[in-house]
Amino acid sequence: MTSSAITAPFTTATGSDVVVRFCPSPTGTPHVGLVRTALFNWAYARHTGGKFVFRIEDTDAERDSEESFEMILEALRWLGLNWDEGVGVGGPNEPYRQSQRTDIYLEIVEKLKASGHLYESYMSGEDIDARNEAEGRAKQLGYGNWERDASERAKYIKDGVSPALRLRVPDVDITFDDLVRGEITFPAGSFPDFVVVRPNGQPLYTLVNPVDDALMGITHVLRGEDLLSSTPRQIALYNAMFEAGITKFIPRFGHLPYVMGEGNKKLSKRDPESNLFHHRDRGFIPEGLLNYLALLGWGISAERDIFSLDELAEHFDVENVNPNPARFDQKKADAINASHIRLLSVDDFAERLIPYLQSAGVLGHQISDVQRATLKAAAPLVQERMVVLSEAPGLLGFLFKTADEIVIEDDAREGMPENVGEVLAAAIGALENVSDFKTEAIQEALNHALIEVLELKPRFAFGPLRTGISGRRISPPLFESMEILGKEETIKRLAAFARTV
RNA sequence: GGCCCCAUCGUUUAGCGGCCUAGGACGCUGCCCUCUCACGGCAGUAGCGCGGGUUCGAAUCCCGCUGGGGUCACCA
Repeated sequence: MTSSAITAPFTTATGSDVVVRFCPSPTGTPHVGLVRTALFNWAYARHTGGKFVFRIEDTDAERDSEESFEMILEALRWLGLNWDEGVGVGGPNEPYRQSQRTDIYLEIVEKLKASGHLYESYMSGEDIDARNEAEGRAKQLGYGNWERDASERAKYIKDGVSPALRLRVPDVDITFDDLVRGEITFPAGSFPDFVVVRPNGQPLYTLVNPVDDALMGITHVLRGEDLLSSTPRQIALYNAMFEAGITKFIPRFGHLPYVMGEGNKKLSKRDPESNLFHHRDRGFIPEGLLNYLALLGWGISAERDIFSLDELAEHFDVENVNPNPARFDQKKADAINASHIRLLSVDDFAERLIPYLQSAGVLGHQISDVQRATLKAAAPLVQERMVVLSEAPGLLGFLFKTADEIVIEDDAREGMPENVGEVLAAAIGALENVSDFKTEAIQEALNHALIEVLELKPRFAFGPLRTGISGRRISPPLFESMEILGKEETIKRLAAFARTV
């Protein structure tokens, strides 16, 4: 029995009855827009006490790749977005990869055929174009639902050609209450009966996505706004499933705004900023990236924008998501990340620097006790100086080198005082007399020798020393750095630098 | 082109009829702090797209316009 209206009810699930899902297609590298969708779904599930399902939509053998699948898993794990049911953790609706669910779809298709919601369609693209032209219909209108009528359909049946399957769409206005945008109505006739199964029997996204959502009991569909216009189609399919006894309700939909790039364009996959791993490589920590991404469309309060994942979960509600598209602003993202870096405990911060120091070759695969001690001593000196962790090798590299490995960078030679040789000699002389080589004593000795005796301005007094021990114009605090290097090494470096000026 | 969505400082966001002389954050500018760079502190800069209504009163509600975006596949 096929009705001519939408009779299926929308879900009224709230609280712990909420079931959301994240269902990416494994194509390419994870995009920040995709991450934000995952984040909001996760946050909504955690906020309501509901369930977060993770499913993979790999029904396009042409474009899907195992490599991309692995990257999505790695991304979610790195970000700490855990799921309750789905790929890797199992659950009552296995399997969670659509490529393994073909039998399930075939069964649903049979039911929908039996209930009269699906019909065979033999018209090819060329047939449709030709018919539109013959009838003077605009080509953009596409399919004209001609084959709903069996006698019409008969005209297009060709020997040896299998039919596609189309959904018979009710000829009524379709209205739903979008969680972020409010009531939206698509007038009857906005779209034609659409194909849900290819002639070769392969079910398409148009079928498989709502079918899985229905079978898995998804109550709230939070997804990108690019899918907004396909929502009435899905509601039509839900209605068919309802009438065929496959499901009990239609989920609620919430369409999340785009993440934009430069200009007025969606952040393109080609844009490096769109690539999650690009940000990780630059030294974003998950806390920072997630916080920033949440800010694209949502805010925790009027006066605050730094918050943790737990706080996000506590306060997040889809209904407060702003419907307008937001531009990805790298500077703001950096600032948020920097704030989170400062929030880390020193030990945690130090640990997180290691991979960046290793990939830059500052540290090897094996880390010695001495290196670990140096890192521990140096971490607090730079924690407030970093925006992204990839700055670590540049900032800390000199602490893990020997005097002869120090390269004096060009810009570090600039701004030296006339008497740089004298300054270095005085500094060396002063340091040699420091018996307890600690920050305070070092500072005292150098202050006396350079500021008081030589009457130098601080920047002329300490600039050369900074360049000498680090080779750079910018470094962690000088005296602390000297303490970490030790007396002998410090003097060796200053002497070596003195020979080059 | 049809249909749909969107519209507050440069960016992001607060605002859900009077609390708005429109708030915060990032950015930018200046100052303070200072051994570099940062952190931090202080101050400043800058916005309701336009036009009609409704109302005693509109950034907030309604309509239109303009502008932007999306979508119209046997991709997802």
